[in-house]
Amino acid sequence: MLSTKRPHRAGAGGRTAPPEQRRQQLIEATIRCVAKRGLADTTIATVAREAGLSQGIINLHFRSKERLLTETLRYLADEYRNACRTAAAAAESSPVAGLLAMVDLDFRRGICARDKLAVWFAFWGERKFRPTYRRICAARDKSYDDMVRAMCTQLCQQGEYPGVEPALVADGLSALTDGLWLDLLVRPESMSRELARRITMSYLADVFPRHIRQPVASSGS
Amino acid sequence: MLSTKRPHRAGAGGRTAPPEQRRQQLIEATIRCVAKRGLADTTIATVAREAGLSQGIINLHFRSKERLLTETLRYLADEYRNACRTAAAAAESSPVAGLLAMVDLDFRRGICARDKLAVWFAFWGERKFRPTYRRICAARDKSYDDMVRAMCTQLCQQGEYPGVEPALVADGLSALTDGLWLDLLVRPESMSRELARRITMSYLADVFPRHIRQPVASSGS
Amino acid sequence: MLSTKRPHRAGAGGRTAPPEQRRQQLIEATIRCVAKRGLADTTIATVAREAGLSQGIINLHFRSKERLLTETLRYLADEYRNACRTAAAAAESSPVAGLLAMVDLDFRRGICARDKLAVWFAFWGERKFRPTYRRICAARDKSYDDMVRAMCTQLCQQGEYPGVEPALVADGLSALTDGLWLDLLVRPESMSRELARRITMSYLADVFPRHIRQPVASSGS
Amino acid sequence: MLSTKRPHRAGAGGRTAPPEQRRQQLIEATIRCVAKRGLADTTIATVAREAGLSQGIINLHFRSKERLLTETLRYLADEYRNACRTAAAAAESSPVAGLLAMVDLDFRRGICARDKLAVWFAFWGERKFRPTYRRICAARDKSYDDMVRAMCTQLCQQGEYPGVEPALVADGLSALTDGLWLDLLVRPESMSRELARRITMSYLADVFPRHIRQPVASSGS
DNA sequence: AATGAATGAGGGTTCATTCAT
DNA sequence: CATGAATGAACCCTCATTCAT
Repeated sequence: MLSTKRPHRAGAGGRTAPPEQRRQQLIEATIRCVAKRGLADTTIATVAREAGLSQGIINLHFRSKERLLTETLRYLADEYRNACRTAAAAAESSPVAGLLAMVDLDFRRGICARDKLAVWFAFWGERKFRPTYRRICAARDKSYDDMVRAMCTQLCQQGEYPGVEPALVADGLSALTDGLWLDLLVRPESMSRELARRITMSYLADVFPRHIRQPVASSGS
Repeated sequence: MLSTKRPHRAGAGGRTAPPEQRRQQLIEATIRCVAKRGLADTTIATVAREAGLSQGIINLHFRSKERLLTETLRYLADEYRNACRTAAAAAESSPVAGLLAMVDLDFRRGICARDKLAVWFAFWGERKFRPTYRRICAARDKSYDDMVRAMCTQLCQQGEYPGVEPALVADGLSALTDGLWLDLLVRPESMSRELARRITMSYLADVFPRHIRQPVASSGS
Repeated sequence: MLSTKRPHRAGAGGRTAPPEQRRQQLIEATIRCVAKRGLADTTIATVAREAGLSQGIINLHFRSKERLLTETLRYLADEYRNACRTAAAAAESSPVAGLLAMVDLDFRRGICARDKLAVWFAFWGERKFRPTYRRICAARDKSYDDMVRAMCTQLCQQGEYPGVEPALVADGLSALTDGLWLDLLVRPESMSRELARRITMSYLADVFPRHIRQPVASSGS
Repeated sequence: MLSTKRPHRAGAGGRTAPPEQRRQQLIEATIRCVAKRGLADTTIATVAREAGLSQGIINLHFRSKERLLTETLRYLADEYRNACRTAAAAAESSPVAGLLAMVDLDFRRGICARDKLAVWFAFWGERKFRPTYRRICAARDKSYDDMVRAMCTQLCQQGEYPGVEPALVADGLSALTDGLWLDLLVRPESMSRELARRITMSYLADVFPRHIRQPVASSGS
């Protein structure tokens, strides 16, 4: 009709918000929701409630629940890859600095927050069966692998580690990190980010003793 | 719920089998089903079809879908723990033999069959949110941890590895193994049981060089 | 129960009505449905169809079938108790007027409509076994009993009925009414509201001859 | 095969019993079961368990659950009608003796046992909707009505109750009895067989004062 | 005659999706 | 853009019935 349309009231929580902001808000609600109840118990209704919005909002902004989940996964993957890029910058000064930056990144608060880990593993459980998840995860993995492999290769090319196969080390480091993330998620009482970092550094020190020194226990142990 | 339930022509009263055998058959069908389609798409109907039986069979032998899943998880956990026990036997001759047996076990065909890995990770994704899953997984983990920790401690007690903290090594080994299992599941094109074993042995060789020798590449790489 | 639930083409997003109106509509559909087919054959599907709506509507507005039934029973009980209140008003002028008002009420078209009787007895059959039903029915009964007992007591207190025990009369009247309702329901060919009223009045006239006169047959018999 | 068939071991609880005895045993189990859990929660399994026999037994001896229920109802109806016959014998000496015998019967322990009342009302709730139930109940009712009506008619024919319509009294007595049964079932705390009998006798004394005397309170009240 | 494993139709419930407002 | 009532497919579960033993 001809009636004067009300202008959008901007601002969070308002009736109306810029689409991009709403999407972000919903993705964050999804992360909290999955972390709190698991993927199986995450419904459109619980996410909407978590976001303080109405049911219909999700199909409005994402076209389906599936898309919301996909976008959430992609958000985490992008975040991780962006963080990788700063490690890559460190690697330009030296491969060792790059490795240390990677380890730092992997156990930094923002990246391996419990909520995010929960989401990662929720998706990992389904990843084998959903091509879209698989693609996003594979891309993330590749960023990591390429980078770490390059660093290890460079370190080895300096000739001081004749017996070390860079690919093996990279795979090992990757697996170790994944395993430690899992521990952080499911056994928080016996694993901490600090401990995880020490274990990782210890591994690298074993492999590259001439470049990386064994860590010492921060407090007790 | 109240209803007297209309009579209807019912089933043909099928073949009969000992209950215990049926339960086993259904657990195996569940493993195949979860491995094939993921936990989210595993329904009572798909499991029954996989087993070649009717829908009702599951509620007959397990009391609910939830119980079927729980029993399936418990089955895998028990299988693993039983395998651990043979490794424990090996450990009696020497801690090194025990560690080698554990590594062998973890990447043996029967234990880390793709189907079973898929089921493990499907459950791991939910483990945080289901107390029953958590309990079963925790018991399995404890079996592993206790054993590996004991072996590492013994090795270190012989005094040859002054800088090594057994607990750290055990945690690292555990995490590494988990991470490699994950790779075996989600990236089968770049990870094999053989490669996983080499990576693990390489880790142990780094930590306990006086007892364990670096593996050599089986073929190329 | 775990499943992410496959997406599917869903409903046409039907007409909208105020929730309270929908609830009322569904309760009425339930009454018709129970009256038509009995409690045992009343399913969520039949009620929804009777209301001209979809299956899901019931779990949307009531949380379960059980709740729908409970609310339906409560609706009838409330209706009856409200009607009682008008009889109570009549009783203020005189206990006889109150008794007559109660009899009138009990066999008035709106209260003892066949549909409603059918529902009453359907629930009465289950009342012993469902605490919630029991509570609602007991509250309704109490309203009735308290009122009738008070009226009879007042009548007797005037001293003209030395041999009459008010409590006994009240219990008898209550039982008689229940029995007549039952007849109205299951033997409509030989019992009518009119006849039931005459039988009841005849009973009261026997007990309180000085206040209530024997009715005369309206037509033949 | 040719093997010597074991002879039937007779006796209750045995592996084998005369069919008629099994049927009786199952009907009794049904009564207990319905009384304990209501018709809605009475399943073939619960009845069989109550009887201490296996699931299949019911479809073996009755052809369906529906038949079991029908036979149970018929059993109760027959029992009642047989009891009526002894009242009929009493009526031969005098109609008053007959009426007293009927009242006695209706509130005798064996007839209005709580279990049986529960079953009666469970079926009454469904009676409108199941032709078979209706037929059985109607036959039982007719036995009662015919008899009571005849007695009242005879009493009135003696000319001492000019204002009394026998049919009305019979209907009233029938309704009162039904209503008291209902009270006995659902409000056992405030209704007893003794009280019910007094209320009924009081009713008859009001109607036929020249033949039946007002009862006096047995104990208190 | 008796058992109990097996069947499968039907019930209640959940929840992604649609759409009138 | 936003809401939330409405839909209906699919799920888990129950239970009368069948039949091999």
